[in-house]
Amino acid sequence: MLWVGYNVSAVKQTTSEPAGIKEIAKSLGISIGTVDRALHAREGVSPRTRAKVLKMAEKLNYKPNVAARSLKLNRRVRIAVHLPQQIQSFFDPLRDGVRAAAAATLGVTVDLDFRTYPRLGEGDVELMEADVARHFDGIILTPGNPAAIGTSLQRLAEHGRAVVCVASDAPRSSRLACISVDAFVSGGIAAELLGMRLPNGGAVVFITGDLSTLDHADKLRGFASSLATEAPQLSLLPTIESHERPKDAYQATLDLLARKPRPAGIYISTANSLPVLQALEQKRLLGEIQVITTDLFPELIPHIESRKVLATIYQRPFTQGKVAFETLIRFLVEGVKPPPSTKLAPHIVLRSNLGLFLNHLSGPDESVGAG
Amino acid sequence: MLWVGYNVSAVKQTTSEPAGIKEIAKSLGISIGTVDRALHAREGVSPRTRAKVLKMAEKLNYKPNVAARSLKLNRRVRIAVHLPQQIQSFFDPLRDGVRAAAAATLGVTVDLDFRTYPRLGEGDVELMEADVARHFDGIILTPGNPAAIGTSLQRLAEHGRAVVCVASDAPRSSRLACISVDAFVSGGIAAELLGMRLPNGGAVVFITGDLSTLDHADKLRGFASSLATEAPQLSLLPTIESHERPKDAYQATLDLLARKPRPAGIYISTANSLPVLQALEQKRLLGEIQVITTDLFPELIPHIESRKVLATIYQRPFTQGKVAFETLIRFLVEGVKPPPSTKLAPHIVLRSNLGLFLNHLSGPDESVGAG
DNA sequence: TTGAAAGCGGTACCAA
DNA sequence: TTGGTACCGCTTTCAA
Repeated sequence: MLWVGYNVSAVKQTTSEPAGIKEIAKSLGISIGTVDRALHAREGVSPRTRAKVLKMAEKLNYKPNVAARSLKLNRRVRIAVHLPQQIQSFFDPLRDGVRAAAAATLGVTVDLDFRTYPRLGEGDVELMEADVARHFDGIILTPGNPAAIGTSLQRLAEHGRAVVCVASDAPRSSRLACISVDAFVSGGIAAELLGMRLPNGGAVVFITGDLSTLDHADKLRGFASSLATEAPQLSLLPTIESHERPKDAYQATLDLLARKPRPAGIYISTANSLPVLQALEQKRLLGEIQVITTDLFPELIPHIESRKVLATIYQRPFTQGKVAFETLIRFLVEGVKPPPSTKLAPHIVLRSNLGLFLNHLSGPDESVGAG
Repeated sequence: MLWVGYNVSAVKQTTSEPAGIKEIAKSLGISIGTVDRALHAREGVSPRTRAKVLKMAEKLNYKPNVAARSLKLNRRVRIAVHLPQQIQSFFDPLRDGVRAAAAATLGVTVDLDFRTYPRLGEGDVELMEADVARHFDGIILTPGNPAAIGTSLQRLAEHGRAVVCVASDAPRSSRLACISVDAFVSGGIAAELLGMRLPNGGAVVFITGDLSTLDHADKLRGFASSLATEAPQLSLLPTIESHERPKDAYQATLDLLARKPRPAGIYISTANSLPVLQALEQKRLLGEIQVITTDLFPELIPHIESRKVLATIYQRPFTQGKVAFETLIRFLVEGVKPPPSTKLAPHIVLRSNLGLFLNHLSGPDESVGAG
């Protein structure tokens, strides 16, 4: 802390000029070749020399120059991105986030290889198996069914590939890291908002894709848990699984509305909310029943604007893609080990802040994505 | 779009083996120096040669090697960061965001120079004036009083420095960009939440620092505007200005509570919310009256956990710092002109998602900051 | 207007 | 076990 003048202070951030391999060599009176060998624990260096070099590197604040390294090694970092064709409103901006982060990368040539399979849990394993032989250093993917994909992930790891999961996790697999929205919290938010809006009680229902997907199960846990504490006046009806099929979701909703008690609130935990809204509209219950949806896409906008949908929980796909890429590239280039799991905070989109998220739907935009 | 197999598709990002400057030179029988000059439109190349080179570059799919470029240029960017000592709960994480983004920067050596002055509008101009002579390429700062700081900004611009405003704007100044939370929307969110919680109507009050600060005025506009449309059952009492003085805020709240009608809801639009909460507590009205606060700091946590505070509108200082840095470095290194104003979406912090934001208070954490 | 060549900071190979 | 050096692709200076 360096004080300048009377009440004006300054803090200098940089510890010191980051040194290079050359400075280390000179200050020890040895050659840069030896320094290189010592730093990388290659064979042919005496332990004493190695120790000296490491200490000096520390002292001089040595920082390898990634540009020089990747130039010499002519290293192009190849990153594969395996994502489903389906749910474009979510995965397209996620891809944009990856692209944007890659474009902002200096000093390393990045090759992105986007690969697509039909839908979560359908074709993903096949694609991975087919691609094990391809040349890439790391991969970003969304595991559909963790159980089914586990062996493939294992194989990738054995082949030395760094795996970053995005949007959903494959726990206890050999993945390097996972970037996702906190699903438990997402469910909790939905419950809290419904509780706020339904002070006089009633029944609520949880509609999801498939409870075998970790993300969906976590949302249910968060929803139920938060209902119990934040909104004890609300009771939870049996969960509906649509298996991400619009027709199933539509029919299941009609069935639901025919039964008693009719729910006072609905939380749809996947992007597959339109069929549910259609069923509600058909039964003239849209606006009557409080609805919380997930994610944001053009068809949802008028429903939020007209207050037929109370809120949507936005999972920030662009940011997820961006962070996933940044995490992976840092590991590949600098060897920085990321935290095993990075949980983003979902955005609660209401009518009043809806506008902030709309420009994002058409193209990549840092303003919402990064924040 | 290249289709592989039956229902497994692939998109390859790279078209073919990208050529370098050397290949272009050889295939045209000229020197690499000329090729470089042509590609970058530098002076001293005949238009004919330039055209030839550009065509060949296109044909051979020329892609510059970013590693070689950044190695040769060995860029060193100096960035000054001028922020107040005050309101540490906000500006410390903002600094952390800048640091984190700088640490993640590849291929460029970044020198950060953190400079501190006592408080917004007090010592900021002096510090800038004192630092005009220092050597730096760009600066990140929070303009306190835009009017007072205008001339200094002008001078900085004339000296060729890129200025990025963060947290608050200095409109019509020569700043390059501004990163801030959308204040109008923040106010709108507060109104919408209060409307959700107070369906039976009542009066609400807006407590702020100083309406001459653009940010505060915008929040009021957003609050009033959203009340009218989202919560017409609520009426708006006269605004209270605390001028960021805790004692004033405390006394003004006591006065408010003594008057009729007593407000059913309060929105505090600055971080200076504790005195208000204390006054409420003293009058045994905490929990009775719905309160929305701004920002997040340790003392606020128990109030949210105990539901005495309905929600807080978190302005994401870490992310603001991160985005400000990313914006500035992109401009300095790649010459990319940013949008003049980037509005981040504030986070709505409720009881159910509070936990996600807490780790952030102690130290830098990408998980919330980047998302 | 153009060519030739020196280096940026590492890595890797060959000689000592 | 070490030192010396060529080279990765590009930018830039100096000479032609």
